[in-house]
Amino acid sequence: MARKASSQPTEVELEILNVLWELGPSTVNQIHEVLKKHREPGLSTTLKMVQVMTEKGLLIKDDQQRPQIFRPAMSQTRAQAGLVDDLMQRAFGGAVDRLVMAALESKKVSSKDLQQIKKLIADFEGERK
Amino acid sequence: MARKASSQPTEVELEILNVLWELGPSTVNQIHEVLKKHREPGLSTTLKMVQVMTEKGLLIKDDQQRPQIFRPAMSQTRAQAGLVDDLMQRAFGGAVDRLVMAALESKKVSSKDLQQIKKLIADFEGERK
DNA sequence: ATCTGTCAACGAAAAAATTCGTAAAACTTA
DNA sequence: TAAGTTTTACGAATTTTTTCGTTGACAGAT
Repeated sequence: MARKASSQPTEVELEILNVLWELGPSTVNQIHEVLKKHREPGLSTTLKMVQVMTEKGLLIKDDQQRPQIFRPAMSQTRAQAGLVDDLMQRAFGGAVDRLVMAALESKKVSSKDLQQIKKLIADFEGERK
Repeated sequence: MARKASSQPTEVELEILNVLWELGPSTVNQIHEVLKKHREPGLSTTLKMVQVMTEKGLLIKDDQQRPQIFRPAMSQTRAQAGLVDDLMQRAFGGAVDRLVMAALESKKVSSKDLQQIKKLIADFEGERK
């Protein structure tokens, strides 16, 4: 029954995690309604994904409730950290600074974003002390 | 013959791209030798991946040479930018600052890295003007 | 209790990514 | 040129991810 937990969530899995982080614990139907905004999966497809993710340990099922309620097994922050770290290893040989540089190169970075990032770094350095 | 170019390189594809960015244009054998350091794929597996990547347009084949020489169709910088941007969209709703924050949270970030990143940002702001 | 619509489980098909076996083709060299 | 080695092509098997159809369980209304 238990399925191998892959190191990182797949494309669709991440989509579902995003929904749950946004909505909080939800039913399959609630998840499905959100997914339909961008794609048109069958309800049984959404259900199956949720079941698979539960087997993998990505989601936790509350079977007391009816309909069943699902919630992410890990926090958004922790999952995001894992994803970034994974990409850092696979595409940047583990070099944080090069990853950050690539992020900054993105056309969509505004001056405001830069200010915000500088502030984050300052705060971050503060915490370190 | 032409195959659909996926938006981002897959796991193994990225591994091969990394080898080529490192070595420069190479034969299948040269690629294979490097891959063997971390895994033990058959030669035909490596060859097949290279062929598929060529069909997808990820690699360019020089058929004049024998053995054939392969090189990446896009620069490392450009590919990295694509990967980061993709992750930014899928996991951070497009917010650069939150992605950078997640990168900084990584346990492996040293004070030296932080200095380096601040410098990058400063340089980056300079170029903007 | 029966009907009706929602919810859940299940198996399986389809699609995508990765792996490999085999044999033909090209090259080496004896 | 013939034997031996490397390179290439090809088809197919495997694995993982995503999708779906079908059936049975359940809850509320009649």
